[in-house]
Amino acid sequence: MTEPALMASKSEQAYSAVKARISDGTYSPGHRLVLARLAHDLGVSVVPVREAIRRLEAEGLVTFQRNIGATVAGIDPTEYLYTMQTLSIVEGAATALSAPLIGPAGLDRARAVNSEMRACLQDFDPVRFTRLNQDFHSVLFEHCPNPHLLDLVHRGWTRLASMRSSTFRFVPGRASESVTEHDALLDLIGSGAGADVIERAARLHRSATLDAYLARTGADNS
Amino acid sequence: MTEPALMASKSEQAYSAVKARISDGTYSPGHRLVLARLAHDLGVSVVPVREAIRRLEAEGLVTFQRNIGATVAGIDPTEYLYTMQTLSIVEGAATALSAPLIGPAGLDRARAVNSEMRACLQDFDPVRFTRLNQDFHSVLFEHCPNPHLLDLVHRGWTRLASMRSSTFRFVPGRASESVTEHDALLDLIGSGAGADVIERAARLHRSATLDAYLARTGADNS
DNA sequence: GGATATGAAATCGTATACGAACGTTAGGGC
DNA sequence: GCCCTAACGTTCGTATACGATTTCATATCC
Repeated sequence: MTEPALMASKSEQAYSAVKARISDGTYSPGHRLVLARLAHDLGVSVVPVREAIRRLEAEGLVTFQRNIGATVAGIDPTEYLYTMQTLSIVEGAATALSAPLIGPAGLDRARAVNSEMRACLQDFDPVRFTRLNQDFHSVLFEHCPNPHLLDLVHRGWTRLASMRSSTFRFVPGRASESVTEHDALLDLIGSGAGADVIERAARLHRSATLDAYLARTGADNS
Repeated sequence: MTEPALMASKSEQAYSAVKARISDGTYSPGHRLVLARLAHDLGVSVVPVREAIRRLEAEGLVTFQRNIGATVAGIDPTEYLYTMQTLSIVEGAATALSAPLIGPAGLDRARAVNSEMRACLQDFDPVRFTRLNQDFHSVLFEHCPNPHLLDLVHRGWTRLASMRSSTFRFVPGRASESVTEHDALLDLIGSGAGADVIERAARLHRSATLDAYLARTGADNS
């Protein structure tokens, strides 16, 4: 049996390729995405490319205007803030739902990942830190009973990642805060706290980074 | 200037048409959506139809399998429950964010709409009731500062509507509860309660209907 | 000189066509 | 009788082609 990954449709290829190029900054915000050019570059025709672009539009990674074309979505700071706020809400709820189902083994794994993250801080390895951060949330939400909610979390993540890659850098102070908050959250979950308390704590974590962001942009403007 | 509605692209037409037919029950869950047939029925070619179907897939209204085709998404009761739960979370947060910005005028308008809903209950007019319910939330979320969050609310709404239309009927008891809860929520907002209290209240409203749903399906099975 | 009309170039939107993948059914072998 | 295989029909996936729309540069008029 051939692997389904190799059998990916042209549309899927185009989607992944363009998404990757947006995420890694090859296509920076405002970059014009011309269907014919993309089709030529990717070695496919315009139809699958168009489908890919529309999907990316639905995810908020590109803006699309009828008869005009598509551009990589700009990073409106306000928009960024709203996305973070939304993510904090959804992630907080997902955490609260997942908490009672994690179990001691999962808790230990999450702690282990967080320890690695702490180590990354000293080695100053932002790429690895980001991947571990994703792993952490994977473990946390592994048993989340609500797949629909989880889907919203993932969408928020990819959107935020696409916004952050090009303009916002890795901020050691904020990352360090994250690790500390993660530990506190895990302790809270281990203590068998109620859903409300856990959700509040999970949200506060995100709010702290949001406040940090506001403080930073405020400092930039002064 | 011609109205943009008349200038809608074929793709948009197809999207609206299929969505409407799913919502009103013309295409019931499990119905096979054949691209060529739809294209013929709608008087367009398959390319825009395909795009419309993929958009509907992204919204969860249809399921799509590669090289197999699309079908109207089934109404897995569990899925329905998860969607409601997610909606309760998102709607609760949106309510909390909107509450401080509604103002006395908006509050009065919301109360007026809710009164109409109460009247509808006596006249037994489910269609009008549903529309007024949408109006109520429109007023409530009119000044919601987070458009991204609001988008999630709307997506949840349409998804729920598509699931409900075909199988779940209008339940007077639940509708009556809604109206009462709406009034309580508006009083709470008017009293200047904190965001946490309001969010909790808004969520409880949805939870009540969720419980009602569970009780009803439980009764059906016995 | 500035504003407006006009043309060409670029790009999108969609129809059509054909190849590929999947499900099904008929036929033959065990 | 059952299973395996092969041919068929159906439907999707994508390339290509062409019409529609927008944009930009140029020329013209006031």
